[in-house]
Amino acid sequence: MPSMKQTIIEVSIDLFFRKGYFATSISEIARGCGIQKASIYYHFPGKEDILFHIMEITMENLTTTLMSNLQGLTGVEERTRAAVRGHVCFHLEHQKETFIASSELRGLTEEHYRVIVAKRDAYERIIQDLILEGAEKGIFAKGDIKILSYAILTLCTAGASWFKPSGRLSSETIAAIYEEFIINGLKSGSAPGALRSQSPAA
Amino acid sequence: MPSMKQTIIEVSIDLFFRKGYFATSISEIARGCGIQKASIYYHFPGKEDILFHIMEITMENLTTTLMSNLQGLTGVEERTRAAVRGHVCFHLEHQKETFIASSELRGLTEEHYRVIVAKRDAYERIIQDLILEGAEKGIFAKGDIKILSYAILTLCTAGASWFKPSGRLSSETIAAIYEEFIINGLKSGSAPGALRSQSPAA
DNA sequence: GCTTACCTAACGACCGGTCGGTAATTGCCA
DNA sequence: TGGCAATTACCGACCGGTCGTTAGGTAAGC
Repeated sequence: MPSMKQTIIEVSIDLFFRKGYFATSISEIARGCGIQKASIYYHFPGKEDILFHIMEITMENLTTTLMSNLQGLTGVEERTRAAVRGHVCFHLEHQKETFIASSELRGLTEEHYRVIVAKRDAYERIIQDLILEGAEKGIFAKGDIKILSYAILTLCTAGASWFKPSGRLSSETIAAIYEEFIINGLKSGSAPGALRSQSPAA
Repeated sequence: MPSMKQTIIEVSIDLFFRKGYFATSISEIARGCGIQKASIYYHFPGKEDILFHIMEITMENLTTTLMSNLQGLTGVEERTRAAVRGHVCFHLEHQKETFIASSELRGLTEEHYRVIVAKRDAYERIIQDLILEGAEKGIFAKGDIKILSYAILTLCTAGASWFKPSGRLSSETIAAIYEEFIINGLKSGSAPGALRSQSPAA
């Protein structure tokens, strides 16, 4: 029932996640699919296209999910909480793909790289706008938006590198912990160093 | 004046950081050093030993730095702040090495992998103990120590993947932002989901 | 008979690593 | 102080193997 093309993608996701893109060979992917490596080239033009395809659909799913999570919500805090929770959940539930998407950018050609980075930037901007809006409305403490948004995004993303689906905590539980941690960090005077004078911080 | 062995290490750090371990060839390293690739094998038994050496000295430097940052400090919050600040600064100031150390573990042999992971775990335990102590003494809100410590560590570590030394913010400034963000996140009731009942968090 | 989905076989390029050799420096002994 | 072996730090050439990719063929199904 699952097409061979889909099988190749799934096997590739598993191998890229476990061994890394460069350390995975076409032969291995083919072996995992139960076909010869030449047959891979019937479904994909080349190895890099498999990687690109995985990253592209992952980024699209991620953005779509965020959009639908925010739909209908109005309050800034409410929206930020939903964004964080959804972000964490997506990364934990699509652990392998998101890990690949964030760690194998160097495997892409220049053109493909630009496509993926553009999608990533568009996604990040949504989060940054939320933080900015919250800061302007006085709900969050004013801080360095770029730094804080990077912090939040990488924080959530990093979960994908240690999360074990079979572990003691569900992705929802972890998402709730992160949500609280991040909202608290945002609310209470987050960045004195960025606001005060040039006085040395250390 | 700099020995060829040291040059090999520095060139390797730069290449591993920019291209990744598997995507970097011995020939490239040699070219960067201005010697033939056979000469690399006079200084190192093999490619993987270069990677291991980089990781080992990096982890040792990291732990030593943390120890000396904590020396003389007594209060839990004071110690945690120093740990976070030092952690961030080290990762930003040794951006390339720490990025390699955290992203190229798959390039190691099993024995070498165990050595590095043991060093990493020992380091993480110091941070975890600080959070635990703070939670027990009521300075930090009680939460899931493992999750929170992972969050803090990966948060700081991730800085190494986007930090630009030539950027608008110094590593000390960023460290101060992170310090405040993390301490605030830790202080105010960090993890309701982990403490309440089994009720679904989402 | 054309398309789909695979196969076997082979390609050149490059990989990490080894070989024997060599010029320059050093240590040691008379 | 002179002579010389040993060591250091490199080189060019080459190894077997694997890489991603391609060419050409084939059996099944619409």
